Amino acid sequence: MPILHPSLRAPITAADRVLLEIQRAIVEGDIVAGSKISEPELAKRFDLSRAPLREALARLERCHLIERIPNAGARVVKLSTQGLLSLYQLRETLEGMACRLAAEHMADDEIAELRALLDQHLSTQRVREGESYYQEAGDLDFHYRVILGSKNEYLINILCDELYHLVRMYRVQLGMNGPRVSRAFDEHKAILNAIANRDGELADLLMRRHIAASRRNIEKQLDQTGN
Amino acid sequence: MPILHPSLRAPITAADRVLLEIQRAIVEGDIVAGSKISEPELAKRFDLSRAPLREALARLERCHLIERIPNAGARVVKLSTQGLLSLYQLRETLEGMACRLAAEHMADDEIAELRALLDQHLSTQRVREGESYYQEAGDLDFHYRVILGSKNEYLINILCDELYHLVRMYRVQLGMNGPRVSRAFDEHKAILNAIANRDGELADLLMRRHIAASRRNIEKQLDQTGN
DNA sequence: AATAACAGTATTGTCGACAATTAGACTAAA
DNA sequence: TTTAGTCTAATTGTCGACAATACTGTTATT
Repeated sequence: MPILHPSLRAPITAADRVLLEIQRAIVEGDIVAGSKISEPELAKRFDLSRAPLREALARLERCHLIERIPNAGARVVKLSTQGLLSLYQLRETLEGMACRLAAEHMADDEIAELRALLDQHLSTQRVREGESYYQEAGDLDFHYRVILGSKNEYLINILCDELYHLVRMYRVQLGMNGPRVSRAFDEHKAILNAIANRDGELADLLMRRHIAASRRNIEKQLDQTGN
Repeated sequence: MPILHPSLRAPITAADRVLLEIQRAIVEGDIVAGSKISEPELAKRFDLSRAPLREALARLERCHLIERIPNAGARVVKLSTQGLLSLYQLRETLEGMACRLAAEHMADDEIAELRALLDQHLSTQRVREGESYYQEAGDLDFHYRVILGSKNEYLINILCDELYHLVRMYRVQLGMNGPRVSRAFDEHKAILNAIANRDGELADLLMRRHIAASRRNIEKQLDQTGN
């Protein structure tokens, strides 16, 4: 049972609903990266007026999925090697920090739950190698809980609300499903142990390495598919 | 002559203008921290309709100056010791990172400009001890340039757009004008030297210390004024 | 007296239309 | 041919009104 962060609350308003739909569409590439966004077109497509749509666009800009220029319109963000590098560079620092804080602030039962989660993933993962979806979800769930464990509201907001979907977009559109799965599990386990031992410094280090490895993995994919 | 970041472009639309006004009002305490925000009232007060006002509110939420609850309304953020701690904790990590990257990526002439800026501040500062405004501005300008020097778009966005005004709000409303001025100058100088020497690790460390000192200074003020 | 249901009021969410601005096509001059 | 300018069309920004939801004070019931 996943923990609920405010950002994942049930969609209340029409703007909430359309936000989720457009978010998914952009992340999955259904709305092509780099393409222009037409407010009238989207309004017709999702059958609502421009008011809630613009509200949704404002939030999409907030999580870096679109870029808006006053009086000119919005474009879906374009994926680039530079952007990927900057994003993962930042993640290394931020999630490392989150890990260190988690080692200091997570309650014992939270750590126990996290361990249970990992075990469950490991067992569920009589790894049909193909099904990268669940691996992806499991990976994100682990990171998610560690971040929440930091208990720093601003840090949580940045990682879970602002950067989360962009990270997913890079992963999905670059076809992240390499053979890094089992190794990632080991790394998660090591990080968990560091947190359980209240060794923030080590947890920080391990998380940085973990993300750096993940970044190199994606970069490799990126090279293969053709720069 | 200050460098222009996208976030500081001239206000084009009515939403931009009212955003700046409300932002200032909140930061300066003109709109009291923790108070409720009434859309009709603000719309009347600034003489525009609710559409651009809501656009402005969306951006205010983005920089953590207000908190919105669906169907219930928005409140100005409440200042708290916990919030201050979380904010400065994050700044330590992020600006440390920015410093390290700046040491790697800043062009030589950018560094020269930064040095000129510091010298100018030092001379302009035949320190009328009272005028904390210019000291404040100078301090922010220095940090600002270092952050831009990191060349990491996401990092820049977070520090300059999302956290900047909240930091100012804490400083202003807690009356930051202590006797830390001259020491801050020395610290800036040391940081600059580390950057000029391309010593990212040292620059990181010094910036972290600098911000930690700044945080302790504010906390002291906070204790005196009454928890 | 305390609590629960209810009505009335005020606020937020959404809509359709209009105004302001920009992008693109076309024309005219160098 | 290129460039500058203009005009048209489309898009974004803004407005006022309506619908849906949440708050408040009252009433009724236990």
